[in-house]
Amino acid sequence: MDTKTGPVPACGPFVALVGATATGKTALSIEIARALNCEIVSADSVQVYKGLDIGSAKPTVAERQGVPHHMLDCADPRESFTAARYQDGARRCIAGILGRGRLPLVVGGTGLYVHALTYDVDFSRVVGDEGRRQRLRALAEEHGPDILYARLEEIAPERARAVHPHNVKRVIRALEIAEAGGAAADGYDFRKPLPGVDILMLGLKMDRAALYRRIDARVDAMIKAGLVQEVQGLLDSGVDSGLPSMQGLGYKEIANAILGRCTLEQAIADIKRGTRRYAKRQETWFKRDPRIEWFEVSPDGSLNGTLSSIIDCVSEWKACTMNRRG
RNA sequence: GCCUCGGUAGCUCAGUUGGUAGAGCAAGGGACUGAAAAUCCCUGUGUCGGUGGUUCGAUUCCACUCUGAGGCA
Repeated sequence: MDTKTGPVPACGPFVALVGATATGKTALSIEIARALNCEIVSADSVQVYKGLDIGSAKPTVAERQGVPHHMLDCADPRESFTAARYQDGARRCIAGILGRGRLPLVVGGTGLYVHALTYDVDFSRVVGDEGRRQRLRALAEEHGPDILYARLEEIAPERARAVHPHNVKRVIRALEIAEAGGAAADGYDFRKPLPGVDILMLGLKMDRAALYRRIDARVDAMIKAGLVQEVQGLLDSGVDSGLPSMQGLGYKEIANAILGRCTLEQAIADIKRGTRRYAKRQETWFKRDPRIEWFEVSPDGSLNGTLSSIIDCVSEWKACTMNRRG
């Protein structure tokens, strides 16, 4: 579905708001959108799935307050979404928003998705082949992961050095690219700037201890809001617990409890721990991106001060960008 | 009041026949090309309850002391 008309070219300008989970991106983004006439493009690998609402902290229609949101509910949880599909869909959304004369505001914590929009990444060079992946995975399960890595070392030694032998998913993808031939693997630059696209990147950060308290409280709130029923409903409607959509935080753990693999209490503790670790990984991902301008959110999560300084920042950038273009 | 067993990393505990200590979990750091809320890699953070004593050297032995649990009165 994403290659029929060729890759969608990137365009801009747009603003991206990133940061770890539970820092308040969603609430803040809606305020910014209202103040600056934006439409929001979500960059979240779980919110793309229909029916994964509570656990993904997807903004409700009421919370969206009339601000158009894109890249939510665009996949069935029975199918597997990909970064390439995200890039394609989100680029179309950005083009559409600009066409309407409004400012696109990309909001989300999925680093790879943000990356796919803000750098010149071309996933289309080597299309993933599910059948071959399954064969390779089976090989790794039978003979151990080293057998795949040995093959990668043989045909693409420079790529092999960049991937850990035990990281089977990465080794398989690297093999896929390497086996597709030289052209696909050559000139690979994961951080190539997008020529001619102005992007303003804003990051939210919060004191670690405060963030962890917020995460714990949010998980409890999700349970109260009916996360267990949501997961039960997904399972009842034929969504297998092994699917990619069900590997999201909150979904795999609650499914485990429902399937009798652990107690609900244990599942809740696992979600909290998993989400804390996830937040840490997100910080690691975004920390190294020098383009991001960081804003500190107060430990109580109140956004007032942050909102006005961000709006100032965006307005200034807008004026600057228009000058340069006009 | 007496007896017994404990007090070592954030938690649960191991250990040193005397040479200042290590597991699990939690945590911290990092990587990142079509699964990315996924996947993977690295790391022990410590007044060994306190004060004295013996000793070249004490977390380890001794005394006292504080503290927790249990038992006997």
